[in-house]
Amino acid sequence: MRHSDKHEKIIQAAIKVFAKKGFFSARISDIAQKAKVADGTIYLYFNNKYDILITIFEEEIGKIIKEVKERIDQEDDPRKMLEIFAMEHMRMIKDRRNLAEVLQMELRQSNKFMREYRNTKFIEYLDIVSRIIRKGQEMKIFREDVMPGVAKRAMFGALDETARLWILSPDHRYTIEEAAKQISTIFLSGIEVKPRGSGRIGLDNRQDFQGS
Amino acid sequence: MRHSDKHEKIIQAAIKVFAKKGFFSARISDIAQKAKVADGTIYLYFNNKYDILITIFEEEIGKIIKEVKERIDQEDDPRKMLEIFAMEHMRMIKDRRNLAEVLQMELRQSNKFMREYRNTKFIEYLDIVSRIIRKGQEMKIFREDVMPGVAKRAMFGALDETARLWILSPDHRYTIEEAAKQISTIFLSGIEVKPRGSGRIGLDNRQDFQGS
DNA sequence: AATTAAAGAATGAACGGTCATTCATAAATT
DNA sequence: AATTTATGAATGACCGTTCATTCTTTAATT
Repeated sequence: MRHSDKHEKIIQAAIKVFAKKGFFSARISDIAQKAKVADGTIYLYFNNKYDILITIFEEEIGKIIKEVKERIDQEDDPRKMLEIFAMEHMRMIKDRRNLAEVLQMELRQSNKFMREYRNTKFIEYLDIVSRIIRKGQEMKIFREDVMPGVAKRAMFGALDETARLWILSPDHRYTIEEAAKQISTIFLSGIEVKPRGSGRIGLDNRQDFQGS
Repeated sequence: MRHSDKHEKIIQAAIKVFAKKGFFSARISDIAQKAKVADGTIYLYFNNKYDILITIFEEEIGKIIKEVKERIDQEDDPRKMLEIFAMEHMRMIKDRRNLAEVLQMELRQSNKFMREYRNTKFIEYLDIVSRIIRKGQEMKIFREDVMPGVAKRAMFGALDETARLWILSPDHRYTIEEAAKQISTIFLSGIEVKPRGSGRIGLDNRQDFQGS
């Protein structure tokens, strides 16, 4: 019997069950049932329940990073790259909805119950964005004062939250592609070097930055 | 003995415990201990564990909405309003870190185990943003083609994700105020009507701008 | 090629620990 | 002393994990 056969079956079942019930409410027996496998069999392939979740993080995000990177590396223009990132992220969520739900929820939760685990894959994914922004800055296309470390989180957060609520509400006022386009448009014209000095917002900046 | 006394004590204890352990890993006895109350006492004030969480959602978000609205209503310029929203949101997270952690995590998770519960308070909070954007559009300050329903999620997501990661990482490369400023700047110059036709992004823009 | 033995996979009932919740009792308040 | 409020030990459901047993595949022997 092929080893990987059941491994994959269990992972796919777990993604569905976790997506539906959340990690804590999901029972091993649910996963076993969906994978058409005995409860005990799961422990031949995974150490425990957490281990299944971590494996999902590692293996599945890994695949996504690979896909997105390949797609982005075909481009040279940072503006296009950012737009493609937005679109690919949203498409991924649409096509792999269950996985997206698991990642969105448990990624946030995971710090609480898996203290030791540092999700390097997720960091790697975010860094796709900051690298694009730095490239744009080197090319003098994006403003210098944009902090890549902030912008990457902002960009990701904007996409992910929009997608999350899109998944939740049954009546979609917008398509996921429209949302991707809107967000990348806002961000791009938000970080591009302006033709004139219009980048400053005409407001009283009472709040001083403490940072350097 | 004042009724509200213990009610409040339990809520405040629960916020701390939920923040630290997450809803599922938190034990009632933990909350009781922190509130200096017997386990059973909690059930005199709340129906069950979920009920505590829901009460946190309702009461605490309610307070926040009130504060933010009051602060924003002092302004007329939608640009300033958006900037204030960003700053207030971030300040709130800094000042009420435990509450912020609970909201960030459990808000996402909650759909899974509390099927029936619709978080109207959260929707109300988001709508502060869409209302600002609509106002800006009416005043011809913000672009017409920006969808308020998308932009509000994007704005909130950008702020919240940035704040989330700021909470997680101990070494802050940026202050929370810097992040707020960065994000509101990006969004503002992203949605403002451009002084000239520089809103065009050099990509296939099927969606035309209707604004002047 | 048929038979037997050994190894590897899979099973699912049973175990055991963990809490959320209850409730008989006690303390405080009126 | 009646009533309200609080206590915390006891209850019992729940479910992750284990493991004795069965089934399947592979290898060895006749």
